[in-house]
Order: sequence, then C-alpha cells, then structure tokens
Amino acid sequence: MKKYIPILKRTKLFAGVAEDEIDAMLSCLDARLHEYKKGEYVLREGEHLNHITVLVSGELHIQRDDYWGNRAIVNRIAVGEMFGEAYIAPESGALLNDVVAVEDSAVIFFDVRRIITVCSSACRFHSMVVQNLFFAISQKNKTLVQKLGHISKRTTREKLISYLSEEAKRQNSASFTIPFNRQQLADFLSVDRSAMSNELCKMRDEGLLEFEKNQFKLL
Amino acid sequence: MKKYIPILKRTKLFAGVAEDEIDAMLSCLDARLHEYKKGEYVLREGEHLNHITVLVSGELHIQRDDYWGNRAIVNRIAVGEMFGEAYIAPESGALLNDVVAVEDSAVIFFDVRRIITVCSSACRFHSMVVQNLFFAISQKNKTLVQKLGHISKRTTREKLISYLSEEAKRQNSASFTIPFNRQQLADFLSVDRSAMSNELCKMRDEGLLEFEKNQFKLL
DNA sequence: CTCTTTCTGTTGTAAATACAACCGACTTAT
DNA sequence: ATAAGTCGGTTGTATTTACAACAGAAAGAG
Repeated sequence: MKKYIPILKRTKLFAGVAEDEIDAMLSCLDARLHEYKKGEYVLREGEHLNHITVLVSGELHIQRDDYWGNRAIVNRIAVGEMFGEAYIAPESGALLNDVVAVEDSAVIFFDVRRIITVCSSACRFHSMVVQNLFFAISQKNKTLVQKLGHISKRTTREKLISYLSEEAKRQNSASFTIPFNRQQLADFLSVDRSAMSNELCKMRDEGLLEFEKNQFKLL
Repeated sequence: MKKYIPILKRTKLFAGVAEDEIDAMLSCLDARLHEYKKGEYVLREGEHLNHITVLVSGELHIQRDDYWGNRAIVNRIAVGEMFGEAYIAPESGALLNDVVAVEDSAVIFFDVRRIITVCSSACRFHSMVVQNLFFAISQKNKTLVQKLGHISKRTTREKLISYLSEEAKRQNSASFTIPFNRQQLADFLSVDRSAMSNELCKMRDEGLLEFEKNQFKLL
C-alpha cells in the first residue's frame, strides 16, 4: 500500500497533507488495499458500503444494467478520485449501482466512521482531511448535476453538444480526448450507439466538429 | 427568524440540536432570512453562492431553461431541505441552475465558512451540525444518482415507472401523492408533457395504475 | 355569476430514436 | 498467417417522441 502514498498525496482527499502524515494516517483510518482485474466487480448493486474508497490505479465505471441489458454508465472514476461518498450516512441503505473495473485497478478502502470521527491528536491532519472530504463530496454533487444537464437534453445531438462542449471547457481546449469509446459514450449519455454514431458523423459532415477515435475537435 | 426555529430543529442539518442551542447558533453562523413571492427567483444561474441555505417555508425548484425554452427541473426542495451544498468548495464556481420559488417561500442563508470552520466552545453543538451536513450532502448525492436512474431510461413509460415506483417505495404505499403537476413532472423527467400524459393514460387503460390529479396508485 | 386562466387529455403529423443487421478496419491470440 | 474478436460506421424499418393545436374541466379573478 505504501507505494500508493504519492498518488494519495495528489488526491482531493489528502490535499495539503504531507506524505509521512498520510503514511501515519493509513492505520488510523484502517486503510485496506484491494486489487481488481479488468472486468471484475468492485462492488455490486444491493451491497452495503461503510467505506470511502479512493482509486489509486486503473479506471472504474459506476454503472447499472437493467432487465433488458441496457447499460447506464452513471459516472467514471479516474485515478485519484473517490467513490462511495453517497453512502456515508448510517441510514443510506444499499448501493444503487455496480462498480466495475474497466482496467486492472487498485482501490484503497477507508473506514467511514474513522474519517468523520476525529481521532486523538496523533492525526494532526485529520481535520484537514475532513474538510477535504467536504469539498470533494460537494464537488461530486456538482458533477452529478452537470451530468443531469447533459442527459436531460431531448435529442442525441444536444446531448453530444452538451457533453463535448463541457469536456472542451474542462480540458481548456477545442481539441481533447474523451475517456470513452463509442459504446461507453452512448451508455453514458443514455442513447443508442448506432444512432449516436450516425449523429456524430452528420455533425462532422456539417462542419461542427472533427474526430478520430477518442480525439475530438470542436470547430 | 426566531419563529422558524422549530422548523430548523426538524431539519437534517440541525438534527439532535436543542431549540435554544439553534437560537444561539443563528448569530454564530450569520444566519439571514429572505422571503420570496411565488414565481420569484431565489438565485440565478451564473451567480456565486457562499452560503448553505435551508428552506423554512414554501417550495423551491432547482431548474434550468435552455435557449429554446425547454425547462429541466433538476430537483425539488421541500420545507426543511437544503440547497447550495454543491457550491461549498471555494473553487466551485458559478451556479449551474436557477432556484425559483414555486410557492411563497422563506429561506435562511448560513455562511459556509462559519459552518465548516468550527468556532469557539460557545457553540457546543457545532460539530454535530458539521456531521449532519456531511450526511445531508451525502444523501443529496444519492438522490441525484436516483434521479439519474430515472431519466437515463430510454422510453417515457420506463421513466414513469422508474419514478413512480420509487415514490411508492419512498412513501411506503402503493397509493401516494406526487409533488408535481403534469407539466412539472414532464420537466422533471425530461419528456414532452402531452406525450407523457398520453403514456400515463395508456398505462391506466392497461391496468398498470390509477390516478387522479397528483394522486397515484400502482396496481 | 361570468370571464379568464390554468390544467389535463386527445389527436395527427413530422421528426427522432431504437433496433437489428451488416461491413470493413483493426487488434489479439494461437 | 489465420481466425476470432472488437470497434466504429452505415442502412432500413418499426417504434417512440416531440410538437402543435384543440377541447373540456377546474380553478381563480373581478
């Protein structure tokens, strides 16, 4: 687990905490490392979670499949990001979604109660972590609202424009790479892949954008 | 403002805090009361917010209108609920949505920094409020994921079933009242009102449910 | 009470989407 | 090298949805 301390240092959760302090906090927070192969489930819908988790290697999707096999990708977790923040409250109930490794991944689990209950003075940076967690959850909240903004658009084209222009803004460039292939993007935006592919090509023919694989450019 | 203390006592934010303690905390948290008439904007997209707010009277919608006049209702705030938790972080940027009073409403604003920075021992219950805020944000997060689950369904019928069965579950009865009229429900689920109305009637004719105004019964 | 406004359901048409099936390019495994 | 699998684009059709327009019922104003 110690090899991931430099990664933890760069996460929102441990922002401003020195590496040796993180090292000291690992046991205080009862940190546990788990590893997953590509395609493995980290957590399944219906399970109960009493941990805050941080992805330290690989990539995860928060997703849900319905009876008919339609997949909805609720969120994508990149290295350094957290998940499980929606289940901090004691009465928060079972997981609503599956969490799946889309690459070989490593996840560190932290005991929720140990985080939010500030411990003895041994952890001098604990209160900073609590505040970081505040900000991180708050920001995740905002991310979800943004995603709602995308998929509440009525047409596939509008959803694409909404999503792509936010990515351009976020990456601060008209040229950018998206972290999804076509099927994943379709699942993320809740549309049919072929219809979306069709629409993307129409938009390209109309001169709105260019793309090749995951590389997009808005014009 | 004092007349709303009994209401505050019943909110998630002040759960477990006695009324006289809340009274004492109001000034500590720099609480300010604002009132709005039905239809007035509490906040507008693009503004900056440095407060956590609690609705103590009336009803609010978090919504957004696009260029073509399509309205998306992101969330509904009932008495005792908070909003603005997505903008706690210092770098969280401008509001993504409008906040509108759909009834005559009263809102109390609390200074964010004063909440998350635990003050002197005068506020003995401050740390409890911090923990309450944690749980409340976390739960809001979960609510947003649930809403994503509804509108990521492909057809109007599936969206309706998803929403209505959750309401039934939440209200713990096959008969329940929803807090939206038809237009608002359509805006909430991101579908066309007339198409939705049509679909509801088809479902009724097929014996899936009964309804009258806002009163629904799943069969 | 009457007039106006709002709400809900209905219908027809045009547009958009889902679905299935297929193809070619490319990658990976054996 | 060959075969199998993955990925993205294309097409046609059936289904679904949006949109506009209208009508009756209910609610609210004067």
